[in-house]
Formats: sequence, structure tokens, C-alpha cells
Amino acid sequence: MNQPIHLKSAGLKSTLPRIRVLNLFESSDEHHLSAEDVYKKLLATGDDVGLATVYRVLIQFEQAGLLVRHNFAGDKSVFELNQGKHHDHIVCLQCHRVEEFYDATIESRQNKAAAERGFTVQDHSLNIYANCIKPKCPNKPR
Amino acid sequence: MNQPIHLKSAGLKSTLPRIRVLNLFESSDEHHLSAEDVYKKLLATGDDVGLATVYRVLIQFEQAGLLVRHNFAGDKSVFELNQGKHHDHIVCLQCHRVEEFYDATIESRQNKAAAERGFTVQDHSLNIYANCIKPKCPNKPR
DNA sequence: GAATGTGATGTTAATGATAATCATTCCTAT
DNA sequence: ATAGGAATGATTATCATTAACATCACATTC
Repeated sequence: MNQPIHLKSAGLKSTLPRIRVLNLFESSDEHHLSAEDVYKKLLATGDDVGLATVYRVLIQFEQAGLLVRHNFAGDKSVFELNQGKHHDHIVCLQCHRVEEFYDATIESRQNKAAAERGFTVQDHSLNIYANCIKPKCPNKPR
Repeated sequence: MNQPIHLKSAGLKSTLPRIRVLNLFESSDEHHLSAEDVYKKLLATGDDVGLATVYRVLIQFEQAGLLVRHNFAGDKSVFELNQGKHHDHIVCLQCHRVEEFYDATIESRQNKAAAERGFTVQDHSLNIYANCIKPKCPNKPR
């Protein structure tokens, strides 16, 4: 009786694959995982889940508000637990490490810019691509 | 003798497909075009160019600094002429219309946020996903 | 201005990420 | 425990993009 609460209250039936995926996100130190990441990590721990199911569960979790999707470099999507507080991201081009930040001024000026032009903001994404300093950066494209 | 100047000075051999693609970007009212968009528009005008060539030319133009690539909704990339001045984008979720904006305060606060965390900014992208007002919005996913 | 070699092109096949299909299996309410 | 519908997994399909490779075009030399 770990996360079934979440699943139930999110309107999702409590199943083994869903519990496993949710557990993974809650226990992993890397908060940003792609479908492939999830699939491989579950394989590694013996908690096998089909790849198609991983994709489906991620979509369901996203729609249920449990996960948030990000499209960084363009090709593959990554997901992170939705902790309620919106934030933007800095992605290291070398090691792919992701750091989060929040700037209230940026947020408000975004909304202002959109409103001035007659747009109703639904969502927004701000990603900074950078190189992080040596000690922290293993310089390995994971 | 239209754009060959650009191509030459960009270190690119002046060829028919490249001239056609460049002309398209310079004459199109829609400034943001995907590879598929370019391919179809050239087909429509009879200026046939192979799809693979379109992809190659877009990459070359991007590397040469003639075009800038954006990854909006996640799946496909769109390109626009590089006019030198960086800007962010507001994308209408309904009609896919793209509007540009620039906010110096946002820019500086981004750099500040990255610097404070020990990152050397290489690039950044800020996209606002919104719905635009009726008169402007044909509400058609083009 | 024609030959020539390198680089560009187009067709087609391959790739990688993701979505759809469908038969089988698992929840949950009865 | 059982029935019924939703969830799963294996496989196949799809979509955007890239790779291969034989052919062809540009720019330069003669």
C-alpha cells in the first residue's frame, strides 16, 4: 500500500505495471526519465513491463497530472513527477544533467507578453542549454 | 542573381535546390516551415526538390547560420530565416500560428539564473503555448 | 568552351521514437 | 468465485528523419 492511493485518486486502476512505473519515479535520483529510461530501469530490476505499456502508462500519468512531460533536445520526451510547483530547466549539453529553477519575474513577463498579443496561455516551456562546470559535470552523455 | 550571394558567402555551393529552398523562406509569409512544409510548397510550385535533399539543405543552412531551428510541439522541427535578432515564440495550439516576441528582462534573468548555478549558456528556447483570439485564429490545425 | 573531379542530388531503404492492433490476462464490483 | 470491461504485452504500423549509393551538376583547369 504505497502509491495505490495516488493511482486511485487519480482515477487510475491500480495495476502492477503502473505501480512499478510510479515507484521508479519516486525512488530514482534522476528525476527526468524517458520512456526508454523507464523501460530499461525496470528491466534491470527484474520488474519487467512491456515497452508499449510504458508508453501508455506515461501518457496516462501525464493526463492524470501525476507526471509532467518535457521535450528537450527535440527527439525524445522525458517525464518527471509533478510536484505541483512549475519550474524551468537548465540542461547540460555535455552530461545531460538537468537542473531546475524558477523565476517569478520571468513567469509574469511571459504572461504579460502573451496577454498583450491577445493570447490565452495554456502552457509554456523555457529551457536553457548550457555547459555545467567541471566538478559537477562528468562530461559523459550518460 | 538573387541569393547566390548568401550561399557563397555562407560557404555553400550555389545549387538549384538550395536556391529554391532559400527563395521559399525569403518569399513565404509563414516564416516558420517544417521540412515537410518546404517539400510540399516546392512541389506545389513545380520547383521539385527531393525530400532527403530538403532535410540536408535545412541542416546545412542551420549550420551555416542562415536558418534557425525550433522544436515546438515535440515531433517535428521548424525553421525560420536567421535575421540576427533572437526572439521567443508564442504558438497557437489551435491554428499553429507562431508569433514572436522579445523581452530583455526575461533574457537577462535567464542568464543570471544560469550563471548563478555555474552554467555557461549556449542556447535557450522559450515557447508559450496558447490560444489566440478568434479574428486572428482560423482554428484550423493548418 | 570542353574535360574533370568533387561534392550535391534523388530514390529508396533504414532507423528511432512512438502509436495502434489484438488476443490474452488482470482488476473490481457483483 | 465470476463476469465484464479495462489493462497488458508482443507485434506491427506510422511518422519524422537519416543513411546508402548510384547518378548528376557546379566550379575549376586546360
